[in-house]
Amino acid sequence: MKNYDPKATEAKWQKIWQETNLYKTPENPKKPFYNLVMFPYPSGDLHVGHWYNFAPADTLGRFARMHGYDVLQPLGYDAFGLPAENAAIKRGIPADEWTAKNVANFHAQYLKLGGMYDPEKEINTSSPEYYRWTQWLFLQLFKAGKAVQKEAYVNWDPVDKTVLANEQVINGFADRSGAKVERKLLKQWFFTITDYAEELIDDLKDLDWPERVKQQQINWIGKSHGALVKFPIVDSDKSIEVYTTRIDTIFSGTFIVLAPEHPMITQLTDSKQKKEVEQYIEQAGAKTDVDRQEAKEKTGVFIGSYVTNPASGEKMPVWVADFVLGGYGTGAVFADAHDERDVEFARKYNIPLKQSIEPVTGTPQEDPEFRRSIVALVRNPKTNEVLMINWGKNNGGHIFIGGGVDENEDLIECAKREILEETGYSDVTFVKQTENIHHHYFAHSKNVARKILATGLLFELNTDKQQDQALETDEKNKFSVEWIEEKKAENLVGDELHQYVYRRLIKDEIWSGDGILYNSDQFDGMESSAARIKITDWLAEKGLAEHKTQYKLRDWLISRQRYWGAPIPIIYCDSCGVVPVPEDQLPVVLPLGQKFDATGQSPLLRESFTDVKCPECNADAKRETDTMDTFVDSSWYYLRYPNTNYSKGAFDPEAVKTWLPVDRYMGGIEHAILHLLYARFITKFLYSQKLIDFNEPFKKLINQGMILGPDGNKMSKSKGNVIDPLEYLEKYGSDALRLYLMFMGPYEDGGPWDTRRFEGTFRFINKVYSLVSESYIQQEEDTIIEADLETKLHKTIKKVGEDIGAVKFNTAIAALMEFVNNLSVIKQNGSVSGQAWQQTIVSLVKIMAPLTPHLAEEMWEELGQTESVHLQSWLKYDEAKVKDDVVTIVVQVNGKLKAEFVAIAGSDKQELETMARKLDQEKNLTKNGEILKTIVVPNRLVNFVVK
RNA sequence: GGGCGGGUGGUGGAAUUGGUAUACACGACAGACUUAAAAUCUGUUGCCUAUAUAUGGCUUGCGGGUUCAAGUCCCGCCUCGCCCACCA
Repeated sequence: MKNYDPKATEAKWQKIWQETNLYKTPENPKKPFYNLVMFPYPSGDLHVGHWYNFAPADTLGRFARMHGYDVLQPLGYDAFGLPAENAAIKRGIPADEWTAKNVANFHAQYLKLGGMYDPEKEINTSSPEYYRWTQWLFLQLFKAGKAVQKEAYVNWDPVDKTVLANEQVINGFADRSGAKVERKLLKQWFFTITDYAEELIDDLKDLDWPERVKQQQINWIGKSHGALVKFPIVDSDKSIEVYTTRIDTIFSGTFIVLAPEHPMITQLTDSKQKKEVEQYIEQAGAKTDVDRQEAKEKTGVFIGSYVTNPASGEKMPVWVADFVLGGYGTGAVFADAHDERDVEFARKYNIPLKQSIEPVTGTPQEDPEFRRSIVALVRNPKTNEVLMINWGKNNGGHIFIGGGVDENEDLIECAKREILEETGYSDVTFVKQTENIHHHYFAHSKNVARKILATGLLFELNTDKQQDQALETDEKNKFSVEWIEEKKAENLVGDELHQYVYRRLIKDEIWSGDGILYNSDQFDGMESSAARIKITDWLAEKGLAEHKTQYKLRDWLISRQRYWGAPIPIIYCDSCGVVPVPEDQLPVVLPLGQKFDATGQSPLLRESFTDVKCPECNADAKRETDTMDTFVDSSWYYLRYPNTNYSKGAFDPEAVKTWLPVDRYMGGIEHAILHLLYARFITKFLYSQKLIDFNEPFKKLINQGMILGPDGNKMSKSKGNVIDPLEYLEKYGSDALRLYLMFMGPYEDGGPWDTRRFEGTFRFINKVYSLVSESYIQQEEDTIIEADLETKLHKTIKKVGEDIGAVKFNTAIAALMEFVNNLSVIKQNGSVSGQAWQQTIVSLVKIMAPLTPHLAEEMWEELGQTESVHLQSWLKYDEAKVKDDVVTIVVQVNGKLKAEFVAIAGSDKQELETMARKLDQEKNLTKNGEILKTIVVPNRLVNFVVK
């Protein structure tokens, strides 16, 4: 048997492909297809995740190419960033040198992947030809007023000594260094991404992206509708503004809480409270967001002043507490008994609370799902009063109201039926005194219903059959419903009963959902969602409120107090102020070859960089010493690929018009928010400047899953479960690695690495190789097998093609394996003609070209072909040949499989039924039962319905 | 608390969108080749009852329902994973 030598073969073809420039991107594409992979940070060695990203993407690129597309499939390096700088500090190697070394290494390893690689289409964000245009982008934003300087509390990473964007803070820790983030007040540059919040949400709907990524972006932007409400300050003409989404609860608002950063605290603080308040604010100021979140108990201080509730007119004390966020809304909230946080705080400091929302709403008889949702029913045996508790998942956990039941005979019937069904009782005597059913009590969730039950007032209908049967034997419990605490409730009827249960319910619970208003003057009885509009309108007339849409999204802080990034092209002049560097003076060059001292201070702080002349007045001026967040670099790189040498602008407008937007973008889910949101923002900005003619950069997004260590955990050095792809590459080659990664499971899922399975995939490669390269000996030619082989080939072409197109590599490869297994048998028996064999093998190699490019090319050559297999077209299957001539028909009796027979494909129902009946007569499948009905599904089954 | 996605053999996973559940692969077992092992090849492999047979029974987290027919649709429950979260 001929052995396949992956190492030598792959090296051979990689060299040839390179020399013949096989993968050169066409200059004037007829059918352009932009196949983009998220460019990597060149960290040194490629890890498995890189392979999982690049290799399947390359398969898709090759597949598109075989379908006649002109494919742009570039590779670049997101080469600025902290690791290089940290290495420079730690090891005394200049960051640029370290980066260049890593890029070279990464590049060399990437070539071993054997992907479609075009050296022309390579970019490096740390090269002056690139960051020149990153700086240009900054200036465009600056000119448009979208790059602004603001003093703000920022997330300070004490380890990396830099500011981080909110997006880079994970649970209060820096995403890169892992350091606990501190708070610092600094003047920083921001991009006003919030100006695009609405568009960034709206335009998602037209994108072919995974739903969860869209949802994550929507959540991150965090749009909410609410109201801005003014609470007039007592003995002052000023007022405190509060943003709330729950203005329906305003009548129960009893106090106001301000964030420690709130600008009005100083002027509102009473002199008696001053010391305490100042102390508290200082304490809070030292705390980071993490400290705040981790605090087990809420803390706060009364500042000594009062405001008036604009709705109820009541006097409300003003507190300061750090559980209120300074950066969201107005940094002030009003508090009442309908918010868990407020209640917790109020209870701790003994602040009075009020309620104004009751958790009941809706009418059950209007709801078609009502009948399905009765769960408990109680009856007071003394008064025969019945109370029903109901919950259901319908309408996303809606609440149903009582009332109106007395008149509705049908509803009672419904309930009766339901109880019967629910319990399995055969002869329940239902309490028929319908006039005594006073209230349905509908809890909005099972938990709430349980809590009602837990009050001990009610008895739960047990759906466990065994228990019900036990109950049934007990004459006393015949109705299965009973008051448990009769004494407590026996004298209560009607509304009193209702309120009694309700009070028991909310004694320890906080109702934070929607409901019916009470204690709310003219709005009593109104439902929450309606009340929100009415109350806002009512207060708006008095100038005390307005409707307001609010976002959680903050402006993008792009300043970094680091060296290894694109310098912000700004000059500070004493007389001219903030002066942008003129575009023709770009790039602001980053000094290279810099060595750091132990303090890690940026070389950009040195005079040789900072001291410049003002471009406007030529006076002595200072450069901005901050660099840009590396996410700025990656927010526009896809625009540069089509023409990487373009020197007249950031991107070549003609080439961009040809290739963009990106047809398919592949990368990790970890970029669901950061990178993808920033790139969309920048695209929208450039679109608004009329520099490009599309407003979304990536039409289709595919997220690959994560490859885990063999133990099922995330790969990490500390766990010692890291798989080094180079090891496998050396031994088994790139094709095997690629094929395994694609075969292991659905691409979006990832999963644990399994070396044994990997070897199985390599076995397949060897099997195919010997199948193709070892000579075929025809023995007895069988025309039926030959025809069948043709059918199988066409089926395989169809299945593999469709599956690759749908990014279902695993099933595509399974189909291919199945086909190869068939071929093995045929070869062993030599049952088809030599010519038929040869044709099939040629097709097989083409099918495999996108999946195992080196192996396919090698076999292609061995088959005597002279032009690369990667220049061939994908095979067209013949729809007529995909269909089988004969099909297996299944015979079922009452849906159970009993027998099968073979029939000519396309036989009509009559024929199939006749054949099935004949089979029944022979084998008595129906056991002499009477056939009531026969269901025939052509080409599939015959089902006899018997007895 | 909010959002998203899962639960199918010993394992990774298939299943034409309601029509033969367990494709393909891994592993395991048996056999061939070998002094032996590895590699390779061949066969068996969902579970139960059984010496065996199959025209036997059961099976897609659990319990119901719709249907001639349910992994797939509906209702309820259990459970796992990921992401976000004092956002008022």
